[in-house]
Amino acid sequence: LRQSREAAAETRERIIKVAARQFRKHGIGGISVADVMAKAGLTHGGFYKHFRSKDELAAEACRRALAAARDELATAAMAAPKGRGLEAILDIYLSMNHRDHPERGCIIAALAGETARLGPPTREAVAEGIEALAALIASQVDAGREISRLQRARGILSTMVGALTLARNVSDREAADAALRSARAAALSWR
Amino acid sequence: LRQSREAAAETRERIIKVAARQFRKHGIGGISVADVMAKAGLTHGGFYKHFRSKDELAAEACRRALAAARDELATAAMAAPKGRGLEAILDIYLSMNHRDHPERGCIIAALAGETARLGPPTREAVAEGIEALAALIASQVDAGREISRLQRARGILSTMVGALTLARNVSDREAADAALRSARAAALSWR
DNA sequence: TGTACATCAGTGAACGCGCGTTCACTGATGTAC
DNA sequence: TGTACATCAGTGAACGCGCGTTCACTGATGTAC
Repeated sequence: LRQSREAAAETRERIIKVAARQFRKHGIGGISVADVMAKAGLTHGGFYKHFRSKDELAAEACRRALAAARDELATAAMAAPKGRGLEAILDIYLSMNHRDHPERGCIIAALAGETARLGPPTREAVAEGIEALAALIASQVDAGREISRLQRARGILSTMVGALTLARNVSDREAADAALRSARAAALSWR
Repeated sequence: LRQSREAAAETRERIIKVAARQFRKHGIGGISVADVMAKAGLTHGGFYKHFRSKDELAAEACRRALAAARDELATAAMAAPKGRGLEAILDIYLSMNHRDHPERGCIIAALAGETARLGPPTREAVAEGIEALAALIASQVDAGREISRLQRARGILSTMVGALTLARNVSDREAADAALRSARAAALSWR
């Protein structure tokens, strides 16, 4: 049954949103096209009316997830008291909530190993997302030091992504919390 | 044809070694048991004479890869001039060579997203490897500051893992080099 | 030390299963007159 | 505004394929006497 153009566009959005979430939760290889479609309330056959391949969906989902992450962090940084933007970003990114819910979190920490092995469209989407995040952090970093703001921002972003990765891979909850706290202190000292 | 106990043990080692490499290169889900066995010069049927499942091999391969990484970095740190151990570690870990050859490098950066979703044996192997790496770094960090050596070591390890992850996910080679250099400076400043 | 038997590492065919993708079909939506 | 036709979003069966795992078999190795 044909849907209106508007309804079809909404469906496409819904598929991307579901995919972004499920990919982060199970890995791109860990969830099937049929599963994504079912979670979006559809049957699998219609998938190819919206995307040329699963890879194309992966690229789109990465793009979407990264833009959402940037927006969330940017909003938090704006809302923070002057000079406290980085704290606001770190409070969200290095939170236990973020560690425990990869499906709603940063796709770099959740899928970076996998995306590095995927095709150019996905890689480009991730690369652009990383640059955007680095730029956001650079805007929250003190000016006028010997090392450029963007360079320091890259170091901070590395620490953020790595800390979340480690926190999700240590079994001991204590050690995971420690990893997040240590990274927070490290990132702030580098501001 | 039955092999001698000694030969069989060597075969098992060879399978683990090949798997550790291929898993890092293609992801655990990205390479089949048959492919691993073929690369080890065997047919796939004999796999289950050595391992109960692919998951068991994954855990073993992670353990092996992490131990090798720790040994390599520890050796470099020992060989470095006094007080320069961390530089030696970072020179290896944050090198372009490491970025370009995940198959011979740190399994955390290559597979962390995936291992976080695997079963307890693999997770434990990774968790132990992380702790061992953190301990090694802690031994190369200045004593007697307000934040404990292990905490600082965790921050440094986060930065290392994150920087390698980012460097492998930005398309622009320039940006990748910058990520590694920035992380190096950040990690050293935190020593 | 020699012999008879049990063990088991390795082979290659086969298994069931889930995957990404294709296809014929349906019928509401969009368009041309 | 109404009508006839083309379009195409969504359905569900089917496709070929590769996967992890199992199995009957082989014959050299290990063991018991």
